[in-house]
Parts: sequence; structure tokens; C-alpha cells
Amino acid sequence: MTGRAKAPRSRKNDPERTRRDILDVALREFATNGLSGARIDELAARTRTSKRMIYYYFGSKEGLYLAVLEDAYRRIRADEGTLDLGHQPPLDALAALVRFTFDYENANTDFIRVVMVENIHRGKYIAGSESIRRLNSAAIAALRDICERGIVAGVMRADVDPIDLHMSISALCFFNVSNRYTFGTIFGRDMAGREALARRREIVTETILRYVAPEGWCA
Amino acid sequence: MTGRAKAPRSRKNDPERTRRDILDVALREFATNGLSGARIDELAARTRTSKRMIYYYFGSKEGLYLAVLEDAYRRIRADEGTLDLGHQPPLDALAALVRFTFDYENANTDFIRVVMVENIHRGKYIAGSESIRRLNSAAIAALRDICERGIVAGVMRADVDPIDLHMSISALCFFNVSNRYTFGTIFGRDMAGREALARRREIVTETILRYVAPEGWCA
Amino acid sequence: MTGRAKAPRSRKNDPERTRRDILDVALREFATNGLSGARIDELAARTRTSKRMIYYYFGSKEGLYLAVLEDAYRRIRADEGTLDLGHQPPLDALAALVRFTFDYENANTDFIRVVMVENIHRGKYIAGSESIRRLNSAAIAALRDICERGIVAGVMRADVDPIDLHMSISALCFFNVSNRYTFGTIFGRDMAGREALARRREIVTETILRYVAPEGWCA
Amino acid sequence: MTGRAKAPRSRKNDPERTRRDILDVALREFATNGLSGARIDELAARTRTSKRMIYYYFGSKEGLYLAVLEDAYRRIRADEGTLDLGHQPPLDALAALVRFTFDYENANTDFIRVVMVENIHRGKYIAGSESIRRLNSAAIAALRDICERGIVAGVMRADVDPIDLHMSISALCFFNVSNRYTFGTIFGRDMAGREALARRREIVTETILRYVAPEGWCA
DNA sequence: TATGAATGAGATTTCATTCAT
DNA sequence: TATGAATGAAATCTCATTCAT
Repeated sequence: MTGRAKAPRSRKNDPERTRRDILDVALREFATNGLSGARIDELAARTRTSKRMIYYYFGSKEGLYLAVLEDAYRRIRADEGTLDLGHQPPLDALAALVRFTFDYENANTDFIRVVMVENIHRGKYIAGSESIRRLNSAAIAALRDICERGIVAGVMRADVDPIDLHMSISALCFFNVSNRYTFGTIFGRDMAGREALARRREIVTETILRYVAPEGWCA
Repeated sequence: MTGRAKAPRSRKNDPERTRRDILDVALREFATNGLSGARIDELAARTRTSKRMIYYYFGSKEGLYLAVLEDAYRRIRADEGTLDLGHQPPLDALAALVRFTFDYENANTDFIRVVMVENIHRGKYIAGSESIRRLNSAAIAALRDICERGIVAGVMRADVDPIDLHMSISALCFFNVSNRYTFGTIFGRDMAGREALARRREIVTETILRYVAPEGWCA
Repeated sequence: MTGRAKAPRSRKNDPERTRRDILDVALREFATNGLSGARIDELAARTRTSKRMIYYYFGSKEGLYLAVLEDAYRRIRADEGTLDLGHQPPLDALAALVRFTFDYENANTDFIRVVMVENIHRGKYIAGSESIRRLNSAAIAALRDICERGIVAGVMRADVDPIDLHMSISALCFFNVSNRYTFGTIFGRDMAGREALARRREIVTETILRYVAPEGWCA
Repeated sequence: MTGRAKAPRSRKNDPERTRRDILDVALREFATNGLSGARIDELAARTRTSKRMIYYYFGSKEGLYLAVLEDAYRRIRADEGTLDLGHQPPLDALAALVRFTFDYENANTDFIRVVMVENIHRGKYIAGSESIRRLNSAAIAALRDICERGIVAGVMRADVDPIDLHMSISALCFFNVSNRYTFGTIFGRDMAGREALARRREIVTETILRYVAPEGWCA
């Protein structure tokens, strides 16, 4: 009862850490069980704090879900920003972007899964989030630059559209995570192992590179 | 109690019709709200019968969900079977298959959405369904035939793999429905309108055709 | 396990009885503790059914509260309807109405108290209830008839207004219940005992009769 | 720590002002939502200080509520004391008192509403407050004096009782505020507007004056 | 085969109050 | 005297499922 050191470090007030802790656990929980399937009790139990704190910081289950969504988008865009594609030749830059996307999404399956969840909810929560829309529109800028340089250099077809291209890249990368279970089960194919990923990554990259190639010629 | 004719007296006791009614409503409900989000009460209210019947026919919410999943897969494969691709030149057949897939998925968004739901549940229910696995493995046969003919004819690269190809086709078509809300919101792009669909359909088709083209040459 | 009588009568499905039971207990509970002070758990415990049934029938605490309010108003108006004041001379009829009001309100203190509660809520729930407004507007008809007859007969002042009069009657009767605790405590006066009620009842009646008397003359 | 002047440095540490601020906000809050309906968080947010201070000064929600009640009663009696009715003829004094009561209550609706709240709680808090009982018993003295003078002068009936009379005055004035919402909604009558108040004030005054008039004669 | 009432277990959310600084 | 973070207990409400007829 006497002579104890100050106080247990773990119980110290550290709001930022508390928020972060909740967000991390919640991403996992929502990615695993969806919005309605996630249980606040479960979530709180995995946290260093209590159920009560979730409401203190995020107001409601839906508020927490939106915060998770915003945080997840913010993180992928932050990572993307480190790529520095502007100094590479356009086709190399494009290939690098595709590979980054494929790797990031396969390494961050929880992110992919909450995006799936949000689509099940018809984008209802994202629609109300100014920050997500802002972040992502910016994301297209890098790809637009690559396309412009590629067209000028004559290594890309003139009619390529950055948003269409982004859609194709996303589709091919996303599917490997999103439909892993149904597709894998039906066709008895591993979609998560190291080798399978490496192989698929190159097919996806090649698919994109061939698509942007100028008429009549393929890499 | 005796001597009643077989034919259903308009609104009375037609078990098959009742089952069908419940399945249709349930597909919509699960596609809209997911497995945990769907409400048996809501679902029953939209039905011509009562909540009790759902349990009578399907045993539980999960039983109903699995039945919906099986029914949805059965229907797409049945439709696919009417395509008769064997008599067309391989590239024409491939293009036809891609377009069919794109159109079918965009016309049957509830099907796509329950597949998303099933993936959120990590394929837990599909894994226990012999019938779904059987149905779908057969689906690859047509594509395998196309690839074999294409390679022999020299119009497709020799290393093309039917399952990889199916994965790419699925990915590109699926995304247009599955990620419609987040992608559409973020990039302010319509992904469901008639024109947008027509345009995207051709990009997807071209992407696939270019991918299978023999080295050095593109359609 | 065998030879037992049918089933305990008390558990038989009787929705109307269940509703009634809940309403009766809820009136007491809301009258005692107000809307926010009332506890669904407490309330359910005093009921023959369960907490779950309250939500089954009334949807929410607020839904139940409104139902209680409507039921309470319906009952006083139904009782009032049995008075048959039309066949009495106007001043006798008025005196009878005042005495009835005083007695009814002092016998149904829970009714008075939920009206107080509703006023604390600024009439928010009553405002949305068509049925309450309808019921009560009708209540003024009897008083209007009395006034008309009284004026014609020359036993009431010509400028008496039925709604003003109703307000005065209500005010004098209501207060004896509504402010019983503060007034009684402060002035050390019993306001609920048999004698106190009888005495106050006559003061209230006389106050009203004197108010309606023609100029210059009092009963 | 030393040599600081007494005067509060504009925005710093002024206990009396802090108390006053909390009491004012709390009166409004309790009047609006009742005791159980009031939220300490809400209340604190409207205050210039923090939630902690509420507990520091008043100990608990109930302690604050009682303080509010005492403060409100203290204020009305203080105002009443300024009337100086002893020098007017008894009927004039009575009319002045009625009009003052009517005006004060209609101008201080929050006071009326906490009295309603206290009655919902069956006078539990007032019963424990010596100060409120003391204050109010004094209030009857003025009215008693008026009655005595009126009887002696022959302008009031001999059997008039000051407490009964106070009850009637209170009832008629109180109702206009307390039942404003239900009565107003049901009979579609404004009870808060300038004209409505002026009209009602005279009806109430006349009602009281007629009641005290000697047998057989009315003002 | 069919129905509407009923239910237990557990979900989300709220709130007065206290702690650490 | 002051603050913002934290909390346990309890409140309201939900939901898949079953019962009585």
C-alpha cells in the first residue's frame, strides 16, 4: 500500500492512444463481421478500455464505423503518397502503381473488407464524409499524370482515361481479396498464399499494361 | 379432406409457390442488408405468408440464407448454359462470354450482393454446400474449351489459363456492381446508367481480349 | 407429466387483456415518476406479462406513454358522457358538472398527474394525437349548452364564455390534486382527506356559480 | 498567493458568480425537462464552468435541484414583499394581489414548472427544506390582513378564509401556465399571448372578487 | 399447413458520478 | 478552485425463435 511507484502506466489518461486503440480493434471487428454483425461488447473486450469509452469518443456504433472507414482510407492514401511515381517513365510508373495497389490490398485485407461492407450499405456512410471524398479524388492525380506522360511519349493509347484505368486496376486487385472465399472454394484455388499472390500480381500487371498499349502493339 | 383436385386453388396452399415467394423476398432482403442485417420480421412482412412458414420450410435464418445462395448460383449457371459458345470462333466466343457476364451481373445485382455477403462471412456457408461447388466447377468447362481452341488456332497466347482468365473476367464485371457505391461516390461517376454500362462493357471486353492475344500483337 | 389439466388459465393468449394490463400499470408508473423517471423494468415487473410485450404492443416507451395518455382522456370523457346535464335547469347542471369534475379529478389523481407530465413535455405527445383533440373538443359542447340556456333564462350573465368557464373549473379542480404536495406542505393543510375535499368542493362550486351570476346579484 | 485584491479579475474565480450561473442554468434545465429528464452533461455545457463544479458546489443532482427550488421560492417571496398592500382599501389590495400573482407567474414560467416538477415528486424535496416552509407561511400574512380588514369594513363575507382564498388565487393563476400546453392544444386557444393574458387576468380577478363579496351582492 | 401472440437472451446506449492532474 | 477523461451500473430496445390454437 506504500512506496509504490507513481501509478500504473497503462491506466494513464492518453486520449489519442485510447482512440487509436479503439479504431484498430474496430477495424478488425467491422471487417470480420460487418456493421450489424459487429458486437460492441466483443469489440470493447479486445480493447484496453471499456465499452463506455467507445461511446465517449465515437457517440454510437455507426459513428465508430464511419471513423474506422475514414481512418482506413486516410492510411492507404498516405502510403500511396510515398510512391513518388513522377520520376519514372510512364509505363514503369504504371506497373509500380499496379503492383503497389495489389500488394497493399492483399496486405490490408481488413481495409478491403470494410469497403465491401460499406458497399453493402450502399455507400451511405461514405456519402456523408467530406474527408473521404476529398482524400480520394486527390488519389487520381498521380494516375492522370502517368497517362498524360504516356500518351505524349507515344507509349500509351491516346484514348486512355485515368478513372477508367483506376477502375480496372482496382477491380483486378480488389477481387483477389474480396472474392477470395467464394472463388477459391468453388474452383479449389488458393488465392492468399505467397506463390499464388506473386503469380496473380503479374497477371494483373500485364493485363493493365496490355490494355494501355497503343493500338496494334503489345508489351 | 377428400377428393380435392391437385391444382392450387388460386390463393390456397401451394407449397412450391410459398417456397419460391419466400426465396425471392429473402434474396432481396439478404442482398440489401446482409445476413446479420436482414430481419426475419421485415422479410416475413414482405412475403405472402407468415414468419412461421419460413421456419417450417427453411428451419432457421441461416438455413434460408443458404437456400437463397444456392438458388442464386443455380440460376446464373442455368442462364449461362443457354449461350452455346461451342460453335463460334474462339475470340468471338470469348467476347460473347465476357459481355454476357457483364450484362448478367449488372442485371442481377442482388446475386452479386449476396456473393459479397458470403465473402464477408468467409465462404462459411458455401463451403458446406456440395451443390454450389458442383454447379460452378462445370462453369469453367466452356471457357476451357474456348481457350483450347484459341491456342490451337494461334489467336491466343499459349500460356493462358482458363481459371486465371475467369478470375479476370469476374473481377472486372463484379467490381462494377460490388463497388458501385464507394467508387461512384468518391469519383463522382455513374456506374449504373445505360450509357455508363455500355461504355464500361466495351472496356472490360477489350481488356480481356488484349490479355489473351498472342505475344506482340493486340486486337 | 400426465393427467394435468389443460393449461394455466393465466398464460392464455388474450391480447386485449394484455394491452389493458400494461396500460393500467403504465398509467400508475408514468403518473408516479414521469416519462423519463418511469422505468420499463419496474413497470414490466408489475405486469402479468414481460418487458418484451410492452415493445410488442407499444413499440417504445414513448409509444406506451402516448397510449396511456389517450386512454386516460378517453375514460374521463366517457364518464362525463353519462352525466345527462341537458334535462336539468342550467345552474343545477353547472353545479353538477363542477362537482363531477372535482370528484373525478380527486378520485383519479393518476390522470391529473400524467396531464401534468404532459405539460412538462410542453404537450409534445398530445399534439400528435388526433384522437385526444377530437375527444376533448366534444367535451365543451355540454358546457356550451348550459351557458346558452342560462343566458336565455336570465340566470347567467350574458358575456359568459364556455371555454373561459371550463378553464376556471378545470383550474380550481385540478389544483387540488396537482399542487397538493407543495401547497399542503407549505401551509400545513390537508388537501386529500374526506372532509377537506367536501369543504373545498363547495368553495369551488360557489366560486363558479358566483362568477356566472348576472351582474349585481349573487347566489 | 499573496496580496491579491478581492475584486474578481474579470473572468477568474468568482465563487458566487459561478454558483449563480449554475443555478440559473439549472432552473431552466429542470423546468424544461424535470428532475429525471434533466441531464447533468447538458446543464454543464450551458454553464460557464464545468461539470465538476456542479458537484463541488451542490454535491449531487438532487442537491442542485433542491437549491434551485429554494432559490426560486425565495425570489417570488422577495418580489411579493415589495407590494405594500397594507395601505390600500381591502378590495383594491386584493385585486392588486391577484393581478400581481397572475403577472408574476406568467412572467416566471420556469418557477411554475419546477413547482409542477416538485409536485410530481410528491413534495419530497420541499418537505426537507426548512427554509421554503418558513418563507411561504409568511406569505399568507398579507392576505390575512386584507381579509380581516375587508370583513370589518363589511365589503367581504364574514366566512372568508385566507388560506382557501390563497388556494383559489393560486389555482386560477397557476393553471394558465401549468396547463397551457394541453389545454391550449385541445381547445385551440392561445394562453400565452399578450391579449389572451390581459383578458384572462381580468376574468381571474373578477372571479376572486365575486367570491369574497358579501352574500347577495356582487361587484 | 397456417397464424398471431409470446419470449429469453442479449444487443446498444445512457447517465450520474469520480479520478488524475 | 478547476478540467477533461474515465467509469460501473443500469437503462432502453432488438431479434431469432417458439407456443397455443
